[in-house]
Amino acid sequence: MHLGGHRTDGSSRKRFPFLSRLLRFVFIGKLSQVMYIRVKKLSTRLLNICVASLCKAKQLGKAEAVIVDGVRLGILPDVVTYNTLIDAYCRFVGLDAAYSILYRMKEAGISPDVITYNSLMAGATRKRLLKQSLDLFDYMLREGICPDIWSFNIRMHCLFKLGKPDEAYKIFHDIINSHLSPLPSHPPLAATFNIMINGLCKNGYVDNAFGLFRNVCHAFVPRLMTYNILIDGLCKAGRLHTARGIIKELQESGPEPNAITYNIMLKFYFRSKQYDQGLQLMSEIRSKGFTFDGFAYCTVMSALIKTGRIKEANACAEQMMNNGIELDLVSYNTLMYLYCKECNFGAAFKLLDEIQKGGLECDQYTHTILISGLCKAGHIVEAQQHFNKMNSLGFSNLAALNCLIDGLCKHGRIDQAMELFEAMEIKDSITYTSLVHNLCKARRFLCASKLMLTCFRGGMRVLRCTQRAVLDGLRNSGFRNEARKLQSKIQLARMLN
DNA sequence: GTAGGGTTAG
Repeated sequence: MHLGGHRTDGSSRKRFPFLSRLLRFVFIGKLSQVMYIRVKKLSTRLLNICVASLCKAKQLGKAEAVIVDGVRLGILPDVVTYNTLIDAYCRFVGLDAAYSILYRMKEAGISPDVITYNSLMAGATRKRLLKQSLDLFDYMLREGICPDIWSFNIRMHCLFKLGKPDEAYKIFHDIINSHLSPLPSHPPLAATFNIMINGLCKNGYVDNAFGLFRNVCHAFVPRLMTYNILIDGLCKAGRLHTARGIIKELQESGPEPNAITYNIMLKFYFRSKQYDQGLQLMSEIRSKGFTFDGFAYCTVMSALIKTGRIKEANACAEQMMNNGIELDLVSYNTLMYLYCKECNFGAAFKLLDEIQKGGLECDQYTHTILISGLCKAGHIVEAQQHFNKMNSLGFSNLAALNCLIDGLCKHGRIDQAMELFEAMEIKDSITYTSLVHNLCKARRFLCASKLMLTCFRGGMRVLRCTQRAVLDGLRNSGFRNEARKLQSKIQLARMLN
């Protein structure tokens, strides 16, 4: 049974006899033939279905052309037409483009509604323009438009992304309390729970997320998305055992998994070093008729690279490219990672050009992966050169600096690394761990000890094995007293942290 | 309109 909402399949086809023919032409891209069957016959409703299908296929230019033709034939777009277009521009182009549609919409005398603003807020949240998203909410209120449950859902999501779980929780509380019968099986309310569970996971409250999942389970059968969110959250928090349990529950009595579930599960297997199960799942996915998408290829490739299975990773990369997967920046960055790991810097630098030729802009990941690769291979000068280039492009990145620090240390330039360290404004526990460890290797234990204490004072930690390296080093090289002092300071820092 | 992929220390 289907109550409310709209669908573009059979039910519409019965009401509009030539719709299926129309849509077929739209989908195969023969727009001239669409024109041929006379758009004149279209009502605004049909125009909207047409615009929606083109938008879904990312054919925004064609969607606009259809609207223009519609106007010429006397079919005027309405608020739904513009909302569809605004949503698509938010997804595939950018927020500024969406705002220009909003402007044209107002010029055409059509007032935006709550759905218009929800699309803009969701678009801003997706593109991490979080303040803008919150401002849009306030602006909507000032315009006298009443927010609906989706507006609150999006606001919650935005607050979680901003790292404000307390404020997000307040909204969640309000939404739940505003419903007389808080059964989360109602679609937008199910989304509220999903956003809450996801937000809790992403903000480090996996236990609370798990608790909420268990508590609301009795009120509704968890949908696939809920499972996906929770499994992913548990995996990322290192709670592999609990994740395993949920996967089992899903396999035994849950909904049929989709490509996203499989990708999360693949990541789970590779993360928990169950490579054989991972590879087995890969063939299972294929046998079920799923084809690998860019997400799956990147997950598998990076797992293979990390575990040193370069040959298999290469085969995977080739398959991805042969299968016509449209490469986005993440795929390119994964390829960059592969070329760097196999020390094929010719291909790596060539890839930089390719990315730009493909109309994409390298980001901080691209540059950092290259710098890391150059450092590990001992090409410190080239790494520094690329670091300077990256800086001049406006990417300042702690991860890249950490790579340089480590690279300098490992290739006998520990004093240069210390100089760089002194000049750094921001340092994290990786910076300290790397330096302290390398100082130990160079048997400069007193210096390492001093640095480690600075790290503790800054509220950061270094790995246990690094702590032990410093303590053992001090003891074994005759600094027993210093070792004792350091030990008590470490204990104090542990208590304070 | 809410879920999945890419970088750094050991």
